[in-house]
Amino acid sequence: MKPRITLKKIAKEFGVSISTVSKALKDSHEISEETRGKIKAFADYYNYKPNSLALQLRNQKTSVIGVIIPEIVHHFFSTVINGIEQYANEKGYSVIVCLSNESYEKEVSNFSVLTNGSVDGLIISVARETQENQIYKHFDALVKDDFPLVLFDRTIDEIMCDKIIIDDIGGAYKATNHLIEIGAKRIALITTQDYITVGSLRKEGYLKALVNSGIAIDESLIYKIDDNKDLYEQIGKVINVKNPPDAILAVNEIYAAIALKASKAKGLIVPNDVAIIGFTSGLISEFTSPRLTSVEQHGDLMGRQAAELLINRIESTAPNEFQKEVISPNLKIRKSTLSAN
Amino acid sequence: MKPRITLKKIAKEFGVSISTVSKALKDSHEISEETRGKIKAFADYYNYKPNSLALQLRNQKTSVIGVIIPEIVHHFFSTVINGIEQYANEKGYSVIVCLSNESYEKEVSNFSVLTNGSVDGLIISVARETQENQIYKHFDALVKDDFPLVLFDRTIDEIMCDKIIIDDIGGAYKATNHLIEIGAKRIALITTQDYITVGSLRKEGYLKALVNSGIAIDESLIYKIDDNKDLYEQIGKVINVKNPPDAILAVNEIYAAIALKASKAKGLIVPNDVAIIGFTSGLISEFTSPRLTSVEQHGDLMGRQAAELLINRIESTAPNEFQKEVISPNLKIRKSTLSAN
DNA sequence: TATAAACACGAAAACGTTTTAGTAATATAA
DNA sequence: TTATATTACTAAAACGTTTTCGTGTTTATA
Repeated sequence: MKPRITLKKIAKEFGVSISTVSKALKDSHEISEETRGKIKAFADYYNYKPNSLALQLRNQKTSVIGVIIPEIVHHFFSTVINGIEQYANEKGYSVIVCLSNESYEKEVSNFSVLTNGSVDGLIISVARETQENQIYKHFDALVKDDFPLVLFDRTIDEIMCDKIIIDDIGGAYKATNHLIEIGAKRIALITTQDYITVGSLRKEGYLKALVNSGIAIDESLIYKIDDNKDLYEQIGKVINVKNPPDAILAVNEIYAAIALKASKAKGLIVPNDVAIIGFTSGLISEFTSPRLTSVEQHGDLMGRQAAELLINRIESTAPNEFQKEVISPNLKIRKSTLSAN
Repeated sequence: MKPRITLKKIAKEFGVSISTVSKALKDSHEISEETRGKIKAFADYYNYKPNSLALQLRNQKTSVIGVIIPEIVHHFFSTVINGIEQYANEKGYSVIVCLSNESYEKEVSNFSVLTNGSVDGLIISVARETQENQIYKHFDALVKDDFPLVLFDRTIDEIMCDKIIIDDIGGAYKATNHLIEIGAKRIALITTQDYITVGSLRKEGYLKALVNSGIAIDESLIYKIDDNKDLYEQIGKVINVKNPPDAILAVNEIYAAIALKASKAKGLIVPNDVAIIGFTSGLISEFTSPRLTSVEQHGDLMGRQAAELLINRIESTAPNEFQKEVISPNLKIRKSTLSAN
């Protein structure tokens, strides 16, 4: 790559000082019309642009925000990134994305890459492994120094910072209620292992709705899936029993779609024999048949608000209270819970 | 945010020079064991990390690569990002992602944000609007200065730089041949407007396969979809005619899934009455019923190779020839093209 | 005892920019 | 004519780091 043109080189070209060039390019009245004109023409011709590293160093501000997410090939997370990027851009920030791949180690290494002054703040959804092992010490230094930090979706109570979450309890409650309303009696829950906070929160909403409607809780209808094992096999067990459930609430889109497949494979009619709802209203839910009723998580909105929280934190000088925002999911009712009549 | 600790502050603390601190932290033998020890302990306690902006400025290297893509909530692009990120990370680079949202203007503004010294190179898939209007002047300055640049998927012939594309002709050819082999006679093509290069290339492969098999080309079976209008309506017209096709090749997953829905809505059995293949083997194709046979584009691989090309370009001093790599897609055969027998 | 080597550290430049404070030279006002 | 503005610039610091080249002191060698 050809070396970029700098103020110094322009200055040398015209035998003036660097400050003269800097001022000329900023149309300062301190510089004569003549000098200004030739400097600007020259700079323009050579496509001069101020080196942003130098500016960032001088201004002690990068206008970049870092995002660490577990994975990107995932509808929810990509919508969140989308929302972050949109808002950040409006405010003049760029976004640097790092993936933890659900690994604690990778998350820690992302931390060290991003907290060396290259970003003004961080938006994070913590890795599964981090949640599982509950080791949060990599956050300590950041929190101690009041580093601008926003946790979203998969948050950690112990860490004092701005947070934004989805009302998972409410979403699951709404979904379960909907199933109860359309007449379901035996509602299965397909959820994650307990250490995934969103999984356990959704379970909580599910239980709450059952209790509320006076339906007895049947632990045998609650299935905890291990993402490292075969999903089809595990979820198949929900359906392939003597007395399958008449409704299923799955904590994500994939589980729901697989449950749907399994039901159809067994000859059950969805929604008549078994109604199904999944969390996350992504592309899958739109294209299964029947389409899946789902809990819309508004990832875009979440991203926007996360970015807003972060940028406010970055740009405010007064030490505000930490905020915890909650996004209410809503139920997108599609064919998988609409009885045929 | 609390100000970060710097060499200067440490130096002042111990009444030594900045260089002494720098050397001590690097375990230089020039510094006495005693001084080294206390400096390191102090730095450690205050969690000193070298400011990366300062390093980047000094080393004239950012170890960041910029990526500009049309959208991120899109399976193919998110797999590409994934691939880029994986490889970049292995090589010690970070990734900054910008979205053009298919807009020329946004693409140009992304250019100006990223080419001010904040990244060592750029990986780009051009916006639809840019392709449509064929205005490429924002690339000129980069190309002139030999700025490390890799174009992927949606590339531009006129621009001299490294490129990586999918063999779209070959993929469509393979897919069409597969349809012919399973007995299709009237194969419809659901494609994009002509200015989308990948769309027209896939059409080329489709035509080539027909010609090769001695099947007459029927222009009335070629549908060019406008993404700004209602997709269901436009694609519905493929199926809802007196004499619907007995096979469909769609240039993306969404078109294919919608065609599948339309076929089923009309009471046609897939694949018996109409076989369907889509490009992009994402989540949708896996969860429709029947599952969609699709042309796998290997986005991860593409991302990895794009990153590899770019990093080679960045790190090589000798001016190498520009490379054009081609990834061969393969056909993932699923139920939508398997006859019932 | 004179000289060389080893030790422990510091000064300063370089990366590229902005900005404050200053300085000549010229022009204006008293 | 003298004091004061105005004009058109420059010097230098600051952001934080690394690294080369000194330099003074101590220790070892001849």
